[in-house]
Amino acid sequence: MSPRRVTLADVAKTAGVSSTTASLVLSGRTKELRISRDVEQRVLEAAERLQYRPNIVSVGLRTGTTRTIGFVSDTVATSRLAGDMIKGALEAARERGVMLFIGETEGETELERRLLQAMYDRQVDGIILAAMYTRTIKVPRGLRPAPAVLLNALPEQPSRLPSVLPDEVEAGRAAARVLLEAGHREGIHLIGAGPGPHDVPGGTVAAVERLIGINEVLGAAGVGIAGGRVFPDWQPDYGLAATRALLETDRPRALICFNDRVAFGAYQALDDVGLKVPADVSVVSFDDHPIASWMRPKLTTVALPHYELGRRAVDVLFAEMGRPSPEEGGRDGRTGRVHRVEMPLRERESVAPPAA
Amino acid sequence: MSPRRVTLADVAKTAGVSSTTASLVLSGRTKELRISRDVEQRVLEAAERLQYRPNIVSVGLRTGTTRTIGFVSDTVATSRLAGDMIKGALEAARERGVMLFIGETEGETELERRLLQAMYDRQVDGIILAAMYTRTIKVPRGLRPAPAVLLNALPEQPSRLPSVLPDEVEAGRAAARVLLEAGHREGIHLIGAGPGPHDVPGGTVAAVERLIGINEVLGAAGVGIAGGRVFPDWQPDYGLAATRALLETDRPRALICFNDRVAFGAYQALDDVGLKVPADVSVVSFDDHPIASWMRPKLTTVALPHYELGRRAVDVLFAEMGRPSPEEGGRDGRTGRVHRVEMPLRERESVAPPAA
DNA sequence: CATGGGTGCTAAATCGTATTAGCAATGCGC
DNA sequence: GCGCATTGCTAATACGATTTAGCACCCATG
Repeated sequence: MSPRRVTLADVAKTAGVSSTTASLVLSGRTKELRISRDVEQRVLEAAERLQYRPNIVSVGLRTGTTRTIGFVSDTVATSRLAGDMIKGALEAARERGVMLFIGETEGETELERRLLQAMYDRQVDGIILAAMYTRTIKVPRGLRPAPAVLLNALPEQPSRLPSVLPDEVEAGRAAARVLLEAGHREGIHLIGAGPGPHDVPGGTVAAVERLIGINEVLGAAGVGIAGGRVFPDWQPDYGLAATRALLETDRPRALICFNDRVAFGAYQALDDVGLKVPADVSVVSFDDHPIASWMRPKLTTVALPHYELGRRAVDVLFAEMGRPSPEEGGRDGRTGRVHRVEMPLRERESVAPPAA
Repeated sequence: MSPRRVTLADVAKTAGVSSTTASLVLSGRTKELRISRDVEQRVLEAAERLQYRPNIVSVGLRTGTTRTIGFVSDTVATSRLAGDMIKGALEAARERGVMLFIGETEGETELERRLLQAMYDRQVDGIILAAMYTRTIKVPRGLRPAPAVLLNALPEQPSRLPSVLPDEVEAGRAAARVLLEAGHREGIHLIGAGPGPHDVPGGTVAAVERLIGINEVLGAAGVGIAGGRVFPDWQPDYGLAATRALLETDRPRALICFNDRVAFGAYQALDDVGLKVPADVSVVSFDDHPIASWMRPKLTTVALPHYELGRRAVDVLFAEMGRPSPEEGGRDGRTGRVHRVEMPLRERESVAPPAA
C-alpha cells in the first residue's frame, strides 16, 4: 500500500504545534501573526523532513483557487505550429507554478460548452480560448465564471475579452519590404489571396490583414501588384495549381505566397517550367513552417510567432486574473484590449534582385 | 458579482430533503438505499432546474479521485505528430469524462520531477509518460502514487509499468514487402540506418526494430541489402547528403528511408542527378508526416499511428486504474505488458517495379 | 403491550487546508 | 493588586461533497 500523503496535520504534530500555526508559518505569515523564531524553525524543519506538499485539491476547495488554467482550442493537431502555441503557454504557466488543462472543441459548439463546464467544475482560475488559425470566433455564452483570453482569435461580437494576435499587418509590410529592398518594382504576384482586399478565403483574418500591409508598403513606394489568386485552402496542391495557371499567362518576377505550404506548391510549379528561385523569381511567404527551411532554396518567410503567442496569452490572462472582476454594469464594460505579437522576418535564400 | 455556484445543499433545500438524500439520489443509489420515488423525482427535478453540477474539487477531496489524468511528455512541439498523440489521448479521455493535464519536461529530470509533483499535488488519477520519438526512458523515481503508462517509450530498467508502442518490427516488414511485391530483388539501399543491426542513431528503438523487420522479410525472400547509411539525426539535409554520397558510387534501384524527412532529402539528391522516382528508383519510408503527401510523387510510407497511440495509452491507463494496486511484494511484480499498435502502410506513388 | 424488523430518511463525521475569533500568559502603568 | 495591552499561540469553522451510523415510524408478532 502506498504510504499516505503527508498532511499539514502531520507536520504540525511532529513540530509539536497546532495545524493553524503550521499553516501560518508555511504561508509565510509569521511576521504579521507574531510566531516565534523557534516555532517557525521547528515547523519548517518538520515540513522539510516529511517532504510536505500541500494538497492543492484541498486548497482549491478552501480558497477557490486551483493554480490551474484551461486551454481550449478548436484543434491541437492540425499543424506543428499549434503545438508551439501550447508549448509557449505551457512554459509561461510553469514559470508561474500553474498547470494547464487542454481541451479540443473540434469547432463544435456543444463540445465547447461541455469542455468549459468540465473545466469550471474543476475550478480553473482562468481560460484561454484559442483558434489554430487566426479567425473570428463566437464567444461562448457562459464564459462567465473565470477570467478568459482569446488567443489567435477575435470576437465576432464586441466583447470585453482581451485577445492576443499576431501582427499580420506588419507582417504584410515586412513581406512587401523584402521585395522592395531587393529591387523588385514589377511583376509582383500574390498567391493565396488578393489582389483586391476582399479576395480572401472565407473567415481568415490573416489574409485580410496581410493584404493591408502589403498594399500599404507597395502603394507608398508607387509599386503596383501585378496580380493575385485566391483559393479556398492554403495547401500545397492549390499553390501548385494557382501558380501553374499564373505561369500560363504571365512571367512573374516575385511571388508573395500566403503561407509556406502554398509556397511549397509554387516552387513545384516554377520548377516544372524551369524557372529558378530566386534567380528568375523571388518568393516570400508567411508562417515559417518547418518545411520552409527544408525547401531548396530555403524559403524567406515572415514567421507566425506561435510560441510567443502562447506565452503572451498566459501573461494577459494573469493580468486579467489580477484585476477585480468587472462589476455588473461597471464602466469597465469597454471592449477588451487587442495585443499584437510581432511576426519576425526569417531571411533565407528565396529572394534576390530581379534579373536585368 | 458572478452568481455563486449551485451546491448540493441548494439542491437539497429546494427539494426539501437533506443533502445526504440529494447525494444518494444523484449518485443513483436510490435502489439500494430505499429512497421513495417521490423524493427521487423532487431531487432530480431540483437539480435539473438549478443546473446543478458537482464541484469536482470537492469530490476530489472527499473521494481522492479527480477524473483527471496527467500527460507528461518530453516535448509537445517538435513534430506535428506529437500533436496527434495528444489529440488521441484527449479524445479517449473526453469519452470517459476525464480531463488531461499537459506537461513538458524538455528531457530534464528535475523538471520532470517537479511536473509529476505538481500533478500529484492535484491528485491526478493516473499518469501517461510519453516520449515524442520512440526510445527507452528512465522511469522516474516516485512514480508511485498513481497508476502510470509509458507511451512511445520502453523502460530502461525492467519495470512493472505497461507501455504502448508502435509495432516497428511489423512496419519494417511492411516496407520490405512493398518493395518485394513490386519486384525489387537488388539494389535496395537503406538511408538512415543499417546495414548492420547496430548501425543506428543513438537511443532510437525505431531504427533497431525497423531493421529487424526489414532483414527478416528480405532475408526470407533471399534478397540482400545492397547497403546502408547511418547518420545522427533523421533530418532532410542528412538524407540529402547521405543519398548524394551513395549516388557517387552506386546506382540504387530502391531506397528504404527511415523517415519521411530523410526521404524528402533523398528526393532532392535523386532529382539533382536526374533520377526519377519511381521509374528509376523506388522510395519507401516511415512516419507518414504531412509532407509525405505533398512531395511529388507522393511518398509511400508506413505511418506512425500517433493518434491511435494516444488513445491506446488512455485505454491501458484506465485498465491499470481499474486493477488493484500491486501490494508490496505481491506476485504481480512482473514486468509490465507491452502493447503494440499497428503501423498502417500508406501506398502512394513512390514505388514501382524496377526498370528492365 | 413490549419486542422486533423493515422502511425511509437524516445527523454528523470526514477529506486537508485557510482563516476568524479568541485564549492564556506576561509585562506595564498606576 | 487591578486593569489593559501585547505576545504567541490554538480551537473551531468553513469549503462541498460522500458515507457511516442511526433515528423515527409503522406494522406484525407473541
